[in-house]
Amino acid sequence: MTLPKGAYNATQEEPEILKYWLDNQFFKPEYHPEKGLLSTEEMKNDGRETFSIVNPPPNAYMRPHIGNVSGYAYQDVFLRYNRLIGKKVLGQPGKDHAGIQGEVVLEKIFWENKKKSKHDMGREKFYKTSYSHFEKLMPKIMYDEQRIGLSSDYDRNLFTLDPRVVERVLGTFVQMYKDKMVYKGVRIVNWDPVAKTTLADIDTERVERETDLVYIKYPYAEDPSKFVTVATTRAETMLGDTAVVVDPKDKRYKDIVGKKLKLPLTEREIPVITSPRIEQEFGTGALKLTPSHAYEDFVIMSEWNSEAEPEQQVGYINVIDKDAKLTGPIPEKYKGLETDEARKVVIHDLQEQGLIEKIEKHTQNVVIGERSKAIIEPIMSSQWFIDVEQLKKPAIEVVKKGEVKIHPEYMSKKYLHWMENLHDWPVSRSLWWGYRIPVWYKGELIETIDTEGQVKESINGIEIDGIYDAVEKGLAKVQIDAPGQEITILRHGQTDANEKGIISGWDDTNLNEAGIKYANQAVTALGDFDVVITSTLSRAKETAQIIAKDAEIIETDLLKERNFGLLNGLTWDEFSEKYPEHVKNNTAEYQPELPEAETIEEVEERVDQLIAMIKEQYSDKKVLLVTHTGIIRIFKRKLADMSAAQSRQDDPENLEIHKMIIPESGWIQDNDVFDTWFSSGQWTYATIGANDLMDTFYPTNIMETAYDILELWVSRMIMLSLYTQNKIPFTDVYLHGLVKAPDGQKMSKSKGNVIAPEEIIDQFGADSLRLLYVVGNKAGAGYPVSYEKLEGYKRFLNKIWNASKFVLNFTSDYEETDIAADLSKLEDISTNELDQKILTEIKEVTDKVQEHIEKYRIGLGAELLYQHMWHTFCDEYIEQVKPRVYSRDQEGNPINTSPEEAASRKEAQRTLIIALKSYLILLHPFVPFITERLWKEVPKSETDTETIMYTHWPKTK
RNA sequence: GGAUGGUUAGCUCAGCUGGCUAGAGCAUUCGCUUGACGUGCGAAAGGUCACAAGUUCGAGUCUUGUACCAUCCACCA
Repeated sequence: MTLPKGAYNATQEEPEILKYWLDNQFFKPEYHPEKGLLSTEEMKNDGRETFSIVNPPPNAYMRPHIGNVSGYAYQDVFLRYNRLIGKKVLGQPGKDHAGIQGEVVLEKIFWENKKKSKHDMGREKFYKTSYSHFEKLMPKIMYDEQRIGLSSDYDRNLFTLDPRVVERVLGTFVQMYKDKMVYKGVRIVNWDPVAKTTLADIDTERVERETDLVYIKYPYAEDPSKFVTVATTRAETMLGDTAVVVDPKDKRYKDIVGKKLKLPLTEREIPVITSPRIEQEFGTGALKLTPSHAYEDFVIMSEWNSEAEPEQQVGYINVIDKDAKLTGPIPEKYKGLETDEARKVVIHDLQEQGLIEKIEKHTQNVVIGERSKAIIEPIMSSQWFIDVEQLKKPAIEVVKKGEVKIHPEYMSKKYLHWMENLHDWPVSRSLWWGYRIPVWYKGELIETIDTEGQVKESINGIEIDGIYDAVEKGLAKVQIDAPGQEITILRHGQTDANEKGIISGWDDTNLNEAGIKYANQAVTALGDFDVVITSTLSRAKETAQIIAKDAEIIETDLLKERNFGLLNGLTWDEFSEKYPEHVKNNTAEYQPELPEAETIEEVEERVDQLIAMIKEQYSDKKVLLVTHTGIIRIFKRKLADMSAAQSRQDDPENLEIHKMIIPESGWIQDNDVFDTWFSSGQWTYATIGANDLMDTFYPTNIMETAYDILELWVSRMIMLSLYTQNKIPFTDVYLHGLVKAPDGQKMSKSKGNVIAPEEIIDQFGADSLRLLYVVGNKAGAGYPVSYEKLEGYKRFLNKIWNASKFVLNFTSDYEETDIAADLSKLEDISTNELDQKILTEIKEVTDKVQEHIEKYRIGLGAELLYQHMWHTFCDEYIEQVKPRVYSRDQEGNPINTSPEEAASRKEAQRTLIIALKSYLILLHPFVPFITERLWKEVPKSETDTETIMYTHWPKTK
């Protein structure tokens, strides 16, 4: 017994235990309790049942707050419990690029640090700088996950913009295109006429301003003496009106519904239609419908059209262009006027015709650009949509049939309601940070408004009608890679030098055994090529010869590497200084023969020549290049832009195989990126797939996340997994509530009431924090942070600690190993009545806790354990058992020495040990740190493992 | 306006398929305690489970309605 005296010190013990787990790779599914660490292949084939959870990826732009990490506590309960019942378990962690929020945060950072906007930086630079910024933050966020005890396999951690993930996400879009599920449709966007860009809602803000509410008379077409009066703050948009809308229940307008009105100042006639969205009380109860320049109007139009007969449908007419000037099918005198000016002119003209009934003052919220402060013009723009009809039906079915179960159950009502009302999904976003849409145009895609006020797209002056038309005309391609020729580049075979991170391009010796093996592996991994281009150096040449088989081999000096510092961007002198060992041992004798080192620019030029050569001579061939690391770097720099798919790296045998595209000139990629949920929705199979574990761990078991993204995220994962994999992504959804601030308020950065996990962990320990998340809380319900409760849980940990100390103190002379946590035959443990009583209760508790966890009532399971261990085991049993286990009385004389007493003492000791071990195991999913720490001290049976993580759940049958 | 929850002790919340003489933590009051633990132990006090009606042998638990609160979504022409 080596437990230190005094109280349990969580903050000191926990980091050491975490290190112990990580060092021993216990979090990997490859860890096997008897055989140790298996290879991935062996793990896939071993017989253990599987269990997997994909951790919802936290935003990678900031450290999580105490609420953000709460989910990991629940996920970890499931992970650890399933390990204890003998399954092989995968927790799949990841980090999210966070689309819009990410871009906003990055823009802010770059602006503060460098006074540069993203436009100053340019798209490519912005993307790359952002990427490295995120990469730097990710390990810190990962540590936050580990510190709370989340036992996921961090070696398999993935970033959402990891090329392997990107490839899968974009591939889904390409597949949808082939299945005719994507289309371009018009949609209202926030257009900032000053910044000349589309803004996401989050990039806008609202300001109050006083404006005129103008009441305009629209005469009846049949009888100009009668009219309908509409109220508007944007009089000039009347030129784009396509209907007047009233409440269907409004008696005032009963007679005019379905008839036509004459639209003043124009020659057009517009119908009167109805919508339940209209409020009779506002204005005159009649709304002028301008679907092209008001979001609500657009929605009303869509709803009306989805119900109405074809001849009754209403359209939209765009009358404002991207300079906020009037355009479209309107009288000449208004064309080109800016909106503010146009409003005055329009009101003036209407007044002259006697069509203004009155003008009232009205306070209105206008939307302005957050940065430019310009008034946002809602305009029509062509956006990408996904037809959800085919997606939603199976996703509704699986929940209705219970193939995917949602906990708490009532949340499935929310899910079904959302799904049944789901409309086509607009997936494009005008951002730079994210997955750029894999559509390529032969020239710039121009959006214009034609004389009818309709949005039109053209490429190179040729009008296109949607993506399928554009592809047919040869003006667009939908594919992951840029149009061009794919080439494969393989690093030539050598193994000795690169361990130091150094290339050995000048090393002109022949292939060694490892090199030959490497080349042979490459043969199988790569397949056949038409042409293999290699440098004249013998190693590369030899590798190429083995791989080439029947292919034509081209040797060229262009591929030779003559800049030794390329890898690290060093000059020869810097290189020699940095790697003296390498220069001395490996290259000294060859150095005199080497041509002078080149500058990087010179090498780049040779790479350019090489690319030109391939284009010219082998453009229709399958080309493989065998070359050196430094040259590969140059290729990457030249060919891999932000379309991550182009720098894909595929390493089946730890070979360095790079697939790159030599782009065909003239193709321009679509400017937009995907809605974050389009990629997040694929996170389950994108991650498991990128780690090549689909056969073993898919579908996953539990998706544990916050209830507020059930509709946004969970629904998309279900739809997209069914579509791409033909499988559900998970069988169960567990939704936890949101952690609120101590005062019951929602925690948010803007309120300044966020609490960092460290703040709590330093004070109370991660185990206490986990108990706060779990004990007595039910799925879906929020709860405030309570320092009183944290204090209580800290005391509970201390209780566990001290009870263990008692057991260990008075059982140190118990030497037998019949002390497995096996409650199946209690009479084998003890015949004593008290012992039987506590053991029976522990047995019942074991079954109950198990049932609670398996039925997703983990709050009840934790609470039961807390109560029972403390108030039954500690307060009652230990007090009662004391006289039986003491070996000396108050004066120090030996007691409990008679044969009966000794036997009873032994039974008591065995009971104490088995009871304690059972509690530790049951508690482990909830408080992993302290239970692991105590497990180290506890006497073991033959079946016990060194770590508590992989020991056996107490046997009760 | 739509959807979904909540309303149980002074506070924060549990209560799974109806059996409850309604629980926990914290707070309150009284007492005890020196060989696991004062981060302890024992006990007390505290609730017509929002309100109303219904189903049932039996309702905190099921049904309907009302009131208030919360969250999400949609919007303010």
